[in-house]
Amino acid sequence: MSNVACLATALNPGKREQTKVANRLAILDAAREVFGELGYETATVRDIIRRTGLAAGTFYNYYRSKEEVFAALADDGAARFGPILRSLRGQGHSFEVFVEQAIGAYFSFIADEHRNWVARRPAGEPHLHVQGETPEMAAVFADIRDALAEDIARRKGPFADPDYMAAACIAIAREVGDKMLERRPIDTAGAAQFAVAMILTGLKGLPRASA
Amino acid sequence: MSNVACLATALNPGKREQTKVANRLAILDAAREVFGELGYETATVRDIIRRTGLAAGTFYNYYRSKEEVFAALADDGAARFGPILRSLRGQGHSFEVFVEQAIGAYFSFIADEHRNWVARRPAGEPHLHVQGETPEMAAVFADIRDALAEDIARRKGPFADPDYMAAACIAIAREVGDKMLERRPIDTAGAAQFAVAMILTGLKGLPRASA
Amino acid sequence: MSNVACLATALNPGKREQTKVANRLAILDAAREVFGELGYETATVRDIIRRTGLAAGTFYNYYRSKEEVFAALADDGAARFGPILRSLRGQGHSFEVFVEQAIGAYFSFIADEHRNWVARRPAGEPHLHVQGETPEMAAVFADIRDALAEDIARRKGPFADPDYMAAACIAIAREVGDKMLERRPIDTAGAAQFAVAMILTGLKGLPRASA
Amino acid sequence: MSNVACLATALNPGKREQTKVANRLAILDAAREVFGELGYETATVRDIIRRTGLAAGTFYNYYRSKEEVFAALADDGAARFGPILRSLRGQGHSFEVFVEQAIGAYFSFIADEHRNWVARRPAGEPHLHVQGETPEMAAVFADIRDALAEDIARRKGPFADPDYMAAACIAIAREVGDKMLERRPIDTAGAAQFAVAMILTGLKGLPRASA
DNA sequence: AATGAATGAGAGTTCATTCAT
DNA sequence: TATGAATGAACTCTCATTCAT
Repeated sequence: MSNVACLATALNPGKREQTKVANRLAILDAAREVFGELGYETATVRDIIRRTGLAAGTFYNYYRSKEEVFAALADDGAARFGPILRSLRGQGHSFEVFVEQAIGAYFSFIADEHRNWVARRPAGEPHLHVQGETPEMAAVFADIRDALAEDIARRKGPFADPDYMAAACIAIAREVGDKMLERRPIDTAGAAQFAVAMILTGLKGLPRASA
Repeated sequence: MSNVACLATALNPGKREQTKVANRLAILDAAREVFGELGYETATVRDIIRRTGLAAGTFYNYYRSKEEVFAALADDGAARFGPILRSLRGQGHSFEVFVEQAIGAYFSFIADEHRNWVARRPAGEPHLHVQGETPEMAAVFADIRDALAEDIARRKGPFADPDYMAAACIAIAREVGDKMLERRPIDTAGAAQFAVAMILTGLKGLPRASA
Repeated sequence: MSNVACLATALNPGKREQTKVANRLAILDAAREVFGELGYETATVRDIIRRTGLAAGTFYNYYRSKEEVFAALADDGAARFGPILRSLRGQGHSFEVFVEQAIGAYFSFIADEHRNWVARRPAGEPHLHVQGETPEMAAVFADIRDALAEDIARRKGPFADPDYMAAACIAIAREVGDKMLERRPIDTAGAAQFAVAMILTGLKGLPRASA
Repeated sequence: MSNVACLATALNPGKREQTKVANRLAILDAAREVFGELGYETATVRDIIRRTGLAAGTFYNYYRSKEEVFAALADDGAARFGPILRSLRGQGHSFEVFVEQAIGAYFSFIADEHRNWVARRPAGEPHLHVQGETPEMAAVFADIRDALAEDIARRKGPFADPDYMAAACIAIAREVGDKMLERRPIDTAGAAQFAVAMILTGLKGLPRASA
């Protein structure tokens, strides 16, 4: 903390709480960027700290490791997306409608995330190799995957191996989602339409397990 | 080297050559394991060396970096799989048949790889986090991906966005392939049947671009 | 940091600052010794670290490389000697007087450096091969060299090849300086008298370029 | 040794000795180049071996270390230059004549060395930073230095401190010699004339020790 | 005597994490 | 609670040297 900032803190003692959430947010923001650019494995705690502007030790007052920040980020995504998904699942729609809405919600979420994340970045900084997936996206994706898998397993339809089915559906959702993010403008509706059609028709073509 | 020995060298391998080959293999094997367990990013040259039992410097007599071992492993996969794929593509089959055969070949390859890689491991060692994909598999997968993408782009069918189509197809192949490897016994035929059905029917369900 | 402590920081050094300065000095001292004993090429960063007693990583908190410590040392010498030299040059003296004063200043500087450097060393350590020239001396020497060369080139006297002249003068200064340091007691006045006489008379004996 | 060379050796057994001197020469040549380009400290045994084309182990059949090759090279220079210097010293010339001839011989020797060393290099190879002094030159220089010092000490003239005098003389010889090598064409006569004049007149200007 | 792969010490450097301030 | 320097383990890579062939 510079002496100037230090003096300021001395004068406005009530700001403590603000600083705490501000620091937490700064770390989270920095981590999101770093993970997005470098990928989880390549990213280091130091990278995050550096972008934060905070002292090295401060990081450890909030999170104990890279894993923990990642988890916090993921939780955030899940926290924002969870309710949407839950309301979808509680409506008793047919499988078709559920898939349609879930995919739609997922694509909207990641498009949003992506936009915000890119937009928040100060212009002029190069950031050559944006890898592009934030922990939030990953977490939401995992949610969708679980929901799909569960739904597939639950509906004792005439379908084939539910494990494979879930794997195939989520694979489509993820890959098409990634491709979607690479294009300008980002067309969530088109991508969703594609993915849903491919999933639903694909599933119909599968040999019936019972047959 | 005495002249006698020198002449002999021309005629038979000699112990030097043997250990050279053995070391190269040891490094490659160790690398395959390490990459499979830790993943490319997490793995370090030292991890490979350690598992090898060789001296640190010895590694660098064979490969200059982690990248290079990885490439060697990938090249090996490509070298073994490339001919198969090329012969498939040269036969002028319909898209359906091509997909069927390519997926089949891919699944067989990774099943084989996986079996060998797992089997070669001395029993009793724990190896906590098996990530499971060797560079060979990754390379072969990339081959399949390119072939599929090219084939889709080439056939000016009534299909939708070729980029999305390719992405979806390879996603299915990869994910179902991974799931397949997790099961005992490994059922390549069943997995292939599933993936092919899902891909081909899925594609049929897509909105015609021209319509 | 508490706000009280924070305010305090602004007013007095604090222990942190102290150890920082101490470490910087320790590194610089160790580097000076190592360079003096081993020479720049032979010296390694690790040699410096070892003599310092600090942890390996600590070095890199202060300097990024061997080059950088060397530069810091040289800058220090230049910073201390530069003003002296500049004042000499600004006084419009005759060449003779300039040479006399420059050589005198150079000899005094290196004698001082040498004394301090040797004196600071704990008795009993062997230090087999003392090479003897610190980066400071080298930097100051370079300064003198430039000043001499420039002065010689500027004064369009009847002198011979200015490049050779400058080379010869600095050669004398350096070698006689080195010899001087090897003797006890160190007699800067005598050495300077010798060098100046040799230079000035030697130059007079040169064939006139114009004649 | 390639099998071809190996077979050749098998057929011409008498060539053993030739190979031995050839290898020795190859090592010496390579070392001269490497020392000249990289400098003694920076040069590594590996650098020499690499340029040699020989196997690593072969080097150690001839020399035990970098120091030893260096010494061999220096000995070679001394062996070639020694007789010249000795004949000079045996002729009972005056000090002036001795200096003149010694400097002349030294300059001729290093010019020759330099020429050969540069000329022997295959055109097209870049070799950016030629440092330029071979061990031979260094050794010959040391010879000259010793002769000068001894001569100065022996002639109990009216001269000042013989140690300083020798140091100053050899300093002039070395530096002017180096400068000479940097110019095209290399003018040994001119450089020698300069150095001799500077030395002899410079010495005359020194305060008499006896006075 | 020549070979060249193996060796392992040791160089430079980065990192996660601690802890006195 | 924030700070940021200190720490030392770990990493990549090079080197001189040995020794089985």
